[in-house]
Amino acid sequence: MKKIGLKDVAQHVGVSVALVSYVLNGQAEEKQVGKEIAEKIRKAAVELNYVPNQAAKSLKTQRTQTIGLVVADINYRFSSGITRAIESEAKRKGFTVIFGSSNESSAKFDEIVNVLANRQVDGLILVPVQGSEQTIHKLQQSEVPFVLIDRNFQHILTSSISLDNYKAAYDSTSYLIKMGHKRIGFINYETTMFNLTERNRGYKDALKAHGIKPEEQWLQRVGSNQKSDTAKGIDRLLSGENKCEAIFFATDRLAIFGLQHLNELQLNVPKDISVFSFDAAEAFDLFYCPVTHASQPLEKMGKMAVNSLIDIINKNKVINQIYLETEFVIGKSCRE
Amino acid sequence: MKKIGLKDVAQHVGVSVALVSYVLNGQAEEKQVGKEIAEKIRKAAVELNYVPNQAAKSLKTQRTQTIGLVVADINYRFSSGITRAIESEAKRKGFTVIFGSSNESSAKFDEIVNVLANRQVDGLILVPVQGSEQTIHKLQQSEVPFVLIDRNFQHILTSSISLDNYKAAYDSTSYLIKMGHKRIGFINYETTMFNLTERNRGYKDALKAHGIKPEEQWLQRVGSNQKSDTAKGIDRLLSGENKCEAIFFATDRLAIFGLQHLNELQLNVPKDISVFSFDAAEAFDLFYCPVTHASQPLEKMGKMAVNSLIDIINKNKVINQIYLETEFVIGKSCRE
DNA sequence: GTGAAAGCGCTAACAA
DNA sequence: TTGTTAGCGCTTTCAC
Repeated sequence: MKKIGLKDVAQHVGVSVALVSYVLNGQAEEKQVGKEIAEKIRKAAVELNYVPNQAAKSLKTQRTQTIGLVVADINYRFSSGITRAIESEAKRKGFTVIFGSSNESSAKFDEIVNVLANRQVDGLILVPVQGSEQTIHKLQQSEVPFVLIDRNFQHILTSSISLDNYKAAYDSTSYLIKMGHKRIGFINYETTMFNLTERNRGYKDALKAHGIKPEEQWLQRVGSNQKSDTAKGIDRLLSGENKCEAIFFATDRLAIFGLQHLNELQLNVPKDISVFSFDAAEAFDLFYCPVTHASQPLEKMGKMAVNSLIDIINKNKVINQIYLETEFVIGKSCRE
Repeated sequence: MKKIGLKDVAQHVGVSVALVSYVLNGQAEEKQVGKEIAEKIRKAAVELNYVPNQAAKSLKTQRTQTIGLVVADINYRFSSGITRAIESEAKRKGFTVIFGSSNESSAKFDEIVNVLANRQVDGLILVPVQGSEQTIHKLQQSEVPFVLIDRNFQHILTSSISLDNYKAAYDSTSYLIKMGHKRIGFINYETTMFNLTERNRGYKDALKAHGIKPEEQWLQRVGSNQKSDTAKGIDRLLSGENKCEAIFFATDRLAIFGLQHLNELQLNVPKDISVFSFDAAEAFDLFYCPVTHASQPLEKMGKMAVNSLIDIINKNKVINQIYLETEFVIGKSCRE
């Protein structure tokens, strides 16, 4: 069964390829193609099972109908979730996604962005990493459309979709306070990334707003040695006379390390200690106690990122910064 | 900065496009291009930052350098793992991967395969689902290269990469027996898929080989209501006088449901019951006890699938059925 | 309303 | 050894 081309359809109907092209690209009206002819063409196309050759189309239009996606680490649940969401929305809009993972390295990030741009993607969706400002700047100079997702930079004006991290952390902390806790520890990464520092700010402000003085040692920072740093952080939170009675983890990965350590310490959640996580990991499924957490609207983020990007690709030049809210999933990990 | 094409490089060096094409496609020797010229061309290409236009290339060569991947359900850890492995190997070989998920539905599977084939992928890597024999047959008639992965059909001869499921189950069961267990329950899906039925066979044969008569009620089958069926299955295994002292889960998903239920029953692993899982899920991380399990060589499978497929694409017509072995990861979930 | 035809950037057969 | 050139299948301008 030979491959059907535009020409074959044209021949079949007895018209020129131009007409077929117009009709099949939804320009029938615009080009004032005869109604009947148009109908015939559409019918013939399905009958013959015509499938446009994307390569030829791309060659002519200079658009590849692909978008490049760079995530920070494919092992994050955020990454796989957002990838899925982006992929499905992209497909709906007739785009294919090709992607790469920077593993939180700015050098790798720069490399991948270049590779994808060279692959002549029509646009990029990026989760920038710490230290990637240069790459973003370069991108702004070039003509490649892109949007940032999950993270953005305070001092670079680009289209982006992210969370209102301040509010999410503020509300989460307030929830713990409402549950009767006063000494609330917060475990976050040691970082300058805006999205994470905003969580610190939200946490502290919530304490203050409720008349609690945030002790410096309540905020523990985790470096590159994630597992052991988290464990150490917890140990510190649980020592001394000002012992915390609740722990708020700034990410789901930190929560995993933390819960593992609590298991090791044989501490029961929520009996011995309350736990709140920013975002959930699949691994929570097997923890004996459902973990109360803030939940990121991945579907929505992915969808908005794709549509935002397509807008830019189509030259609707607006810088669009969107901040979404998290939802709360109440489990049983916070004692009342 | 305008886009550099073959022509630009040719002009820059002062030769024809043909030479540039030859050299940049590694045919310098073959076409006996002058050494010096070749060198000049290569140098100019990097200098000018030449990037070939994939669309034009595809249009001419009728190859898209993409492979289509269809997994059974993107939520399986197997799926994400194998996708990653395939993606990275494909990239190494200059291929892009586009993929879809059948959600274990043969109708969806058929649809996706068609969509991908129409996207003119050069070949397909498929995790077939129950009832997809027709689609596979159609594929065999067509000229589209493909390999099956993880699962295959006994009565259809195609290239495939899968596990030696019989041996893996046999060895796993033998391990439990060696740990001193006699009454070993097995929880598997209710299915006719070869890869899973082979696990039943391996389980039973191992018991027999060690002089244990496999009781019919030791093998519990889980239907579409996975969570509750698993729970019921476990309840049955743990009731009566012939109560099982160990449970072997045929997949990691079943193990998750099972461990959740054991949590609900407040049974301690391994004190009250030993547990062995076929493959591990990320969620195991937060179970209080490291789960002993058989581990699938995802990296290897993905890599082999890609290379096997590329072989077929390049017309090295051999049917290649590869069966890999699992490895064992010893945790603490089996009492000695 | 419709058709003819010029390329998009590349490969490869053929000519020189 | 190197250059010329005919398309690959499609979009789109321009002519009718």
